[in-house]
Amino acid sequence: MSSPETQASFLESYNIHEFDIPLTSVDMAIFSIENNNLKVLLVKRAQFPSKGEWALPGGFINLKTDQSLNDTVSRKLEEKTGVNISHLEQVATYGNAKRDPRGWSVTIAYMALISSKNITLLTDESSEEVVWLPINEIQQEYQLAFDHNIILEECYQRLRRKVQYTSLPINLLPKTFTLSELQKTFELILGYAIEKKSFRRRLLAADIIEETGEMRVGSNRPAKLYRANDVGKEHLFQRNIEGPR
Amino acid sequence: MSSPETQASFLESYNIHEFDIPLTSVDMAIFSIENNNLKVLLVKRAQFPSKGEWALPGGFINLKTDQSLNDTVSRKLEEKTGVNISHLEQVATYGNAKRDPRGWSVTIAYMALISSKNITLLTDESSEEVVWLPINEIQQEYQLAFDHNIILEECYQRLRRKVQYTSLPINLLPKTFTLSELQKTFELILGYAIEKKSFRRRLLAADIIEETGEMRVGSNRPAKLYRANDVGKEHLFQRNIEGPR
DNA sequence: GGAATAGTGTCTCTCAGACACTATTGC
DNA sequence: GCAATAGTGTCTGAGAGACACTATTCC
Repeated sequence: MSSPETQASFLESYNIHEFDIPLTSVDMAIFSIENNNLKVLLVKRAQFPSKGEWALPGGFINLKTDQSLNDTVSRKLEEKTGVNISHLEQVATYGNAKRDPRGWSVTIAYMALISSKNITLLTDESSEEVVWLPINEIQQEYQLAFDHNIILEECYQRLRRKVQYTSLPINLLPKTFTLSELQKTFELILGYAIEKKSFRRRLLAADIIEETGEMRVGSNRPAKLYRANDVGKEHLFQRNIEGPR
Repeated sequence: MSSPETQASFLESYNIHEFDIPLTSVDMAIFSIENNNLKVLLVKRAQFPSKGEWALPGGFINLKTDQSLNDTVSRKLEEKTGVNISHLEQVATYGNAKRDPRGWSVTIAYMALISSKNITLLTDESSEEVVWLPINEIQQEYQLAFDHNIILEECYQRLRRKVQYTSLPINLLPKTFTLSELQKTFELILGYAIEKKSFRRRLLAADIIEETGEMRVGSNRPAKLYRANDVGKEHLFQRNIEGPR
């Protein structure tokens, strides 16, 4: 390449196709609660590479329509789930020469939480099947495409860790919920029971949820319904939940 | 593209140059302590775009020599500092159509901590000057190239937040250090004084540092020297440092 | 009344903050 | 002795865990 004297002339003579650059994509671990299980959305790949294998949903950036990575992720999320995202968070970026048979590739991994109601699953040309599977089942029995087992694991660990000091699980429930339902959700992710009184004290003292005035009428004593306020969906606590001593 | 029937034939006919893919780079915020200041390494760009502007060090992945993103970062780190990294952590990935005048670009940002001794600064063809500047000065007076002000800010916030519940600042000191020196380092990053007794109680109880047996002989009462043990460089505490009430 | 779930009272324990105190050096 | 820095003793307060208790529903 010559040595241009201004940025304008540099850009004019710049041709991206002269360079070797990696393939770049996004992938997502989308979590939801269903039947007292923490589930993750998987797609069966309809195209090469890894055609026919289960994988995390994701895909390439559309340089023409996407203005930012967030646009790419939102678009993909909408293609698969018909939108209902209450929390979206970038987790990590994976890049190396071997993870994709097409060559050097980079993928930016996101974790999304979606509330357990009103999910419609859609399919498109790149995935012939879309399913929700319990995280434990995937970990134990599924060989996902590319390095998606590793990516999923890291997203799951991030979720578990954040449950200890944030109010993130609120994003897995519908707009209104009871404290018992919320506690169940925390316990499901943490994998152990937490003490009822501590849990309620903590959540109520944080001033992040408020009573709706309504009650959930079930089979026994009715429970107060709450909703999250402005900061409720990602409040940071000063101390971790430690679990049973 | 046709519809190949096997992954092998798919790969054979696959040509990456048929697709529009973003430029992909890595950038680093390298932190160190010097003269009681938290400093960040900046380079003055020797080439277009943004020639002559200050920027975070970084660059493109070399698809031939780098096997992974970590290789890329380590290579860049070595080019600039001659290596001395005690902590390296991926912070976030930024990607959009506008951040680089060459077009859609993605950069993976890392934060590195290097211990305050034995730093040799090197220059290379892509940066004519390399300097350590106090973070506060950069924030207040420097317009960095691209979106590097934002990237640096996010790295700095990540560092500050982690100081509240990890032992990360150990990585900014030489192998051996006194508790007073360690406390100073915590305070420098947090921006406020912490209580001596609490600090020492916390660090000592965590069982992550051990006495070397040596003493630091200064101008007054000599202080015990400590070194970090295996987990010392990134221990997680259950409770945050909260600061003065 | 009994089963089931919601919700409370209250004790203990851990650990951070506060702050006054003692210890060891150089001058 | 004094100044300066290292290091301790000990109180308070916030908030987590434990666990027994009460409250309200359906049957």
